[in-house]
Amino acid sequence: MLASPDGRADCVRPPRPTLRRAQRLRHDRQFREAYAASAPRRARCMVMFLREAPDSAARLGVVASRKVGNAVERARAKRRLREVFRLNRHLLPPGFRADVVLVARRAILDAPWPRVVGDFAWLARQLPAPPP
RNA sequence: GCUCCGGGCGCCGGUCGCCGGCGGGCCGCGAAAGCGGGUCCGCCGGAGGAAAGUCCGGACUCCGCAGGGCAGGGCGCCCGCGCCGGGAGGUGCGGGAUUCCGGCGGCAAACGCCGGGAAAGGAAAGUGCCACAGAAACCAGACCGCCACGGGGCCGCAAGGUCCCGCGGCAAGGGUGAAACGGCGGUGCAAGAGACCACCGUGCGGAGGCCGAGAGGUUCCGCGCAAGGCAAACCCCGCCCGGAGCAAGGCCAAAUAGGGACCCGAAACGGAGCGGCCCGUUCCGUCCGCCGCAAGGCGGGGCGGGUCCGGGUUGGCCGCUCAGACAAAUGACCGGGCCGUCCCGCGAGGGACGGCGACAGAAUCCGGCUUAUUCGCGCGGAGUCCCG
RNA sequence: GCCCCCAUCGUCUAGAGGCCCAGGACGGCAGGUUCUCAUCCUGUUAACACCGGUUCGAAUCCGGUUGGGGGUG
Repeated sequence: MLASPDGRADCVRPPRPTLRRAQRLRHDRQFREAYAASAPRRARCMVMFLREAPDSAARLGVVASRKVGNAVERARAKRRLREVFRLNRHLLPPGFRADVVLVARRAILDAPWPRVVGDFAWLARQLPAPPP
């Protein structure tokens, strides 16, 4: 496919890296199911939990407890987790359907951005491919 | 110039992404009207002075609302203006009154001037506390001390001096203390004392005098010098306040329940009004007495105290906002501008790095208080140093 | 979010305006007892979260910070 005459790049890009409300986990019950259903997968900046259920759709939930910092720092941690998931969702195994919960750790506040992306990629590589 | 304090102002444009609203296209559901936090496009809006702490107050909502009282909480000088509020009231600023502290003048008290502070009604309504020290700590009191008288010893020819004891007078001086019963000077006296006098201080009463808008100030007269402090001790006086809180609360759907057991006590062992508590009282039922053939009426009583167990509590919408979420929205990059540091250059200037800064993110809303904190510019005030 | 509560040696606590440079228990350290250890005895180590105010005097009363804890759909 050729690029459009006006040169706009989004015409050739596959699905745009958006992350709207419907693509996120929003209920306390969903988070509790994720904690109960999977072992934590730890990286330096974050901890990952998975939730496989009939309604799973590779959605994201983010968590930052009070141990991370004050309200400004918690908001920043959750913002970075959402951003790393939004821009790097293609690193997940193809056909991946489970919902993902990312828990922030305090190190995410001072880590350089490439380090956060590296953590997420490292976690994504260890995920098993979904059964066919 | 430096430091501190209090107000004020502060980046621009673009790309991608996020939240909300409005409009439109496609898609889904529906017979349709229409609905949709499905998706795409356009336009508009999108954190603070503290959004914080939750220390006060209000709006709003539900519970409650014959009446009275108790308990509990808040506030406490005056005037003007501003803000919040229906009001009561709260609060900021300015001015003033009172009082306290510091400095200067003054021998000192008082007083005057300058500066700063006050959670600022009442300590002659009552209760309580005031350790240690000190004789005595709140209405009395006498350790050292001062003085008179009586007796005795010693010295002396004597006048008298001195020491001890006794009985009295006094509270000036010493000493203690955070605080000791008006200050200072004089008269007076055996010694002393507001005992008396002058000047002052202070309290009460009066003239309800004079000045002031008022708090209050001030003059004169009379009486007085007791009546120390603590009310951020109980308390008294005056004014105000019912309780809980948007997770309030309302609607829809789903689920569960339509509660139970024991003890004391009793003529009777019911239910509701009723809020933290009490008095009192109302209605229905019940018990007792009287009237009545009866229906019913009148009067009265009582409905008390304590211990324990069980069931349900998950979603959506509204409340909700010109920010308006409900696992909670502001970031990344590019260009320009500004600031700081460094490097190159004689210079105009050029380049590199860092930053646009701190504290920190709305969660029902509004006002006040408190706390955290700053790169630059500008305003006002205070302090300090240098030069002229 | 809203509404409450608490803070004393390393730990658990006493204290209610002066008797408290804060007492007790467990612990730590030193010494004694014992052949050694334990027990026991003696001594010692150590605290009022912080900043102001009221008061002659504050762990205590009153404000304000800080740090913990709880309730509530």
